[in-house]
Amino acid sequence: MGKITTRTAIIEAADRLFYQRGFEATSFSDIAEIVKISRGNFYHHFKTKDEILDAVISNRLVMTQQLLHTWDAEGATPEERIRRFIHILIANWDKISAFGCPVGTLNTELVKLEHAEQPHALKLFSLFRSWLCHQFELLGHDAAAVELSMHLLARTQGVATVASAFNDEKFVRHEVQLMCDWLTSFADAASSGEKNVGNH
Amino acid sequence: MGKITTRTAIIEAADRLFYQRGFEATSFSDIAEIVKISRGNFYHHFKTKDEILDAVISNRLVMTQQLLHTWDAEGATPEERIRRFIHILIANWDKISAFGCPVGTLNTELVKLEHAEQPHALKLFSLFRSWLCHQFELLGHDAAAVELSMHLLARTQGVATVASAFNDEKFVRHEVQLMCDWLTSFADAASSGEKNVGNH
DNA sequence: GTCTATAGATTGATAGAC
DNA sequence: GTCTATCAATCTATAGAC
Repeated sequence: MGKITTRTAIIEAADRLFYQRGFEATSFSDIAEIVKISRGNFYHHFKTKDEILDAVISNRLVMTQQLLHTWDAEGATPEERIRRFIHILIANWDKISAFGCPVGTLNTELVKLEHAEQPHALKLFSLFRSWLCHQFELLGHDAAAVELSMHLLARTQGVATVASAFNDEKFVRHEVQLMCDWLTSFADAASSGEKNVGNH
Repeated sequence: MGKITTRTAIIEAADRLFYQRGFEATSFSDIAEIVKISRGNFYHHFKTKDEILDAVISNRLVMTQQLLHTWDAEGATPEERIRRFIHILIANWDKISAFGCPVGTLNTELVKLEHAEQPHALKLFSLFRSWLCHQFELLGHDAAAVELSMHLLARTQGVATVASAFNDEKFVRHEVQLMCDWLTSFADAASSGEKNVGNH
């Protein structure tokens, strides 16, 4: 696991380029230049470009699951864990400002292209959603957990898109604060038995 | 104005395809097929593909301004006008579900490509932001008007991204309801002199 | 103003030597 | 497993006839 082979090197280079330039805008030449192999050598490891995309997504799914496990291990409370999620916007701001959210932008591109791999890429979103959903359930919001996780997913996506377009870090910090405040009012409501499913 | 020339036909076809497939993924052949001209004929009207993009963005800016004027004319109150903005998500759901938000997805793509036209495309966002800002000022929220318009911009962007990825119309309707409720609580607070700049 | 023909580069993909 | 050589298609862009 994690062994450095040509195959994994291709996947990692493709992962980076698909994120930074987009899937369509990335060519075999671009990847070959990074991995230092010839273009012809690709086809020993992958039959088509789509197969590389498939491997990249699968790899991202594994990495994402590892990330979520880390958050599970390090976050003491569900509130703290969700806060961790919200704070990716700040922690990864350098990348997000330049290339947007890796999950959101990939899905958007594949939806537009009606690409067969879009359902696969959607699983990245679903992973976060399921994890968030579980955290909200732990906060005692069983009924609204799905809506709440979708809501938070959308909030973070929107902030990434708008902040990246305007290149506005101050806005990100402000919105992260708003989401954390919202979360706190939420966790408090949970511990006091109050209901707060509506607006935020 | 609005005269049907080859030039305007190219712009309209390019506009549609840049939205539906993305800028990079659209070729001259694709546009030529719609406009029914030869590929060589493009260069009588535009020197480069980037010039077509520039013309498309300029055209979108004009159309957007017209849309905002319509909302100004038809909406009796700032609250009603903002509601109009929020409801594009439902009104244009067919397109948004298939291709995302035309403003957000174009900006995201051009940011990734570090394209020289990105600042031009950003003006589309700025148009909506300025207009929203003005509406919030009319609601008596002078100090927070910029933050509020950016916040609403991000909310709608996030909903478009996530709903398009999941192809979930129900989620859109739910989030539109939440945003409208938030707006109402806002307008009420304004008329009763209360402050509500924080969380939503 | 529109066309055909074509340049020159690049694309994804293949074949076969080593 | 990696290479070179190459294919056919496509790309943006140009030149020049009509």
